Amino acid sequence: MLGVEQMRDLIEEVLPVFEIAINKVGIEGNHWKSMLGRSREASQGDISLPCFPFSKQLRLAPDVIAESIVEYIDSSLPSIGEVTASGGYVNIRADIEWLMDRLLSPQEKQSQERILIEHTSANPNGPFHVGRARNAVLGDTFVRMYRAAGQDVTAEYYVDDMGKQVGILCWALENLTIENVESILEKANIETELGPHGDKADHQRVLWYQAANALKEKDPSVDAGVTELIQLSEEADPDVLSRFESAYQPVLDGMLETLARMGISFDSFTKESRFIVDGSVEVLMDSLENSELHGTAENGAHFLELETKGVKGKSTKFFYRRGDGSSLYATRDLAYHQWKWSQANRLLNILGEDHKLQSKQVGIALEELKIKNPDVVFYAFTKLADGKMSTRRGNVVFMDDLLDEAQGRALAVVQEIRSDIEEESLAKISEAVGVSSTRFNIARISPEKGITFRWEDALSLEKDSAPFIMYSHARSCSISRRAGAQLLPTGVDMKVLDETAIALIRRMAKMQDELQNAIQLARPNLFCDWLSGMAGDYNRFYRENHVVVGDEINLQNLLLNELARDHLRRGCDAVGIIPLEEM
RNA sequence: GGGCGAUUAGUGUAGCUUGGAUAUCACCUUGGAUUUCUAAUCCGAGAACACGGGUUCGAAUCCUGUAUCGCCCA
Repeated sequence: MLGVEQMRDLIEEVLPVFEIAINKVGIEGNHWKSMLGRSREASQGDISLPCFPFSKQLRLAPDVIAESIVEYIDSSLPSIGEVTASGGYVNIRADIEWLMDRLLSPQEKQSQERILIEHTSANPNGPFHVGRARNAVLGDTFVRMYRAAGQDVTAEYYVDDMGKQVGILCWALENLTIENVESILEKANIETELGPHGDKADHQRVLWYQAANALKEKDPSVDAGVTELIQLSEEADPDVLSRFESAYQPVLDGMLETLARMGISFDSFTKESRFIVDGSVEVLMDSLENSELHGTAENGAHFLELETKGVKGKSTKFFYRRGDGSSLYATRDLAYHQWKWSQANRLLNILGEDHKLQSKQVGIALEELKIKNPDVVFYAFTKLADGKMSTRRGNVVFMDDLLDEAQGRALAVVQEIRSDIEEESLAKISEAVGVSSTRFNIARISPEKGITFRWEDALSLEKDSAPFIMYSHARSCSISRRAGAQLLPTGVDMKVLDETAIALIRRMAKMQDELQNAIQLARPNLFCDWLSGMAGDYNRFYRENHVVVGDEINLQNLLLNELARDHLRRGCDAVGIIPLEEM
């Protein structure tokens, strides 16, 4: 059950009627068609047409024009509820019965696109931390929103299984004892005490990674050892790649466990080394030499000169092949994109803003190779109040600990409200509330805005957050249980609908429009807004309209309750909030 | 030094692509309702578009300059 974009359809239905009225009034051209859109002022109508631009042509005041357009509009269309003129606008309200009909008979939408969304793709060098969470939450929210819109989505994780981070980790595990690690980290002033998740490999092994980084500063032999490993990995040396894998795989598994706790999972994993092994990187490097942008540096390295392509600054060269003939990270990224296009007909990458330049360079190189560019969503960093997070320096908040804390705080709240409830459901509810709140607090912020991590904000259970929505959903479930199985009516009686019911119907009708809008603008926060508003509208409806009155069941209210329950549940699914049926 | 992005009540935020009505939702301060089918509720009041210039009948929204913050390049 997916539903349709009702407001978009309403505009389409109404367009011909407007055309007639507009002609009669004497307005020329078609410009007005693009101005007919969703009302900014929801209290006035669902869609509206501003008449200010016509006043010059017609030499009349906008409100006069609006009024005469309204005169000529044939409001007998079933979709039109009300047409009014106000303050120079023509406002149309959708007909409630029309909206209800469509809510009750949603049409399946066929998915035409296969979209591959690559997100998170964090280096497997330590536990998943809060700085990386934004990528995962945004990425997974996109995955969920596209699925809610009926599309065929693959969630993809690019595993950086070679190169520096993994090289250091591998070197450390092969060359340092636990005593080495502890003494190095103590001197470097990095915490060595393992927390409650100390049994996980990601938490254990990150100490080795940090120790090797600290040691590297003083001991040049570390660099030599690591560099040798990296070089071999870039030649796709099977022995080294397999040692690397032994080093990082348990760490990656630990990270994925954390992500799974947040409701985030992946459909496919692709290793960077794959593109060296299969030779595709080599082929790409050869064909880049035919590019007009191609150049060779003194040391024999190959690059593309991007100055003419709008890359500014001191370094306009995009190096894709070293002097010794080997490839670079970015080169493998090109091969990766080529491969991704074989898996889907749309690509979406979720990247931190620090990757903007790199992404642009890769984009130009892809163009040179006649490979389409992916769509990219950039997000600003999450930083700690005292600076950027860094796994290397040990300046991090681990996601495992944040989720524990979130669960703990949720538990305190739930215990206070529900003293009647048994331990087991208490734990389940608080975990769901903790995870949902953490996600929602990230998803509801516009991606390009920087976030400063503060415990109070991250764990806020205030009204403008997930629990408010979850509780609304649980409430609708409770009422549904109370009412029991009933034969629901197939429509509503307008005469007994109050304002809160009408607002609720309007809100539900806009779900798919809001979802599409959020997807198209790449702003999940817009859909989060709709969902918060939906919960609020449901609560107002609930206060005014009882379903169970004594022994009687009000079937119309039950129908609306059931619709609201369904919309809340689907909305929650689409943003990664867990829709509990009881809390 | 150059490039990109951000700046909205005491706080956190929405709206900005496509200029238009009373600038969103909360926290907060404050007044009230109801105690139900789950009160993690509902209704009301208070307070904001960084600063300057431009385009326009009309600018939070577009252009431009300045300041501050973040990211990147060197």
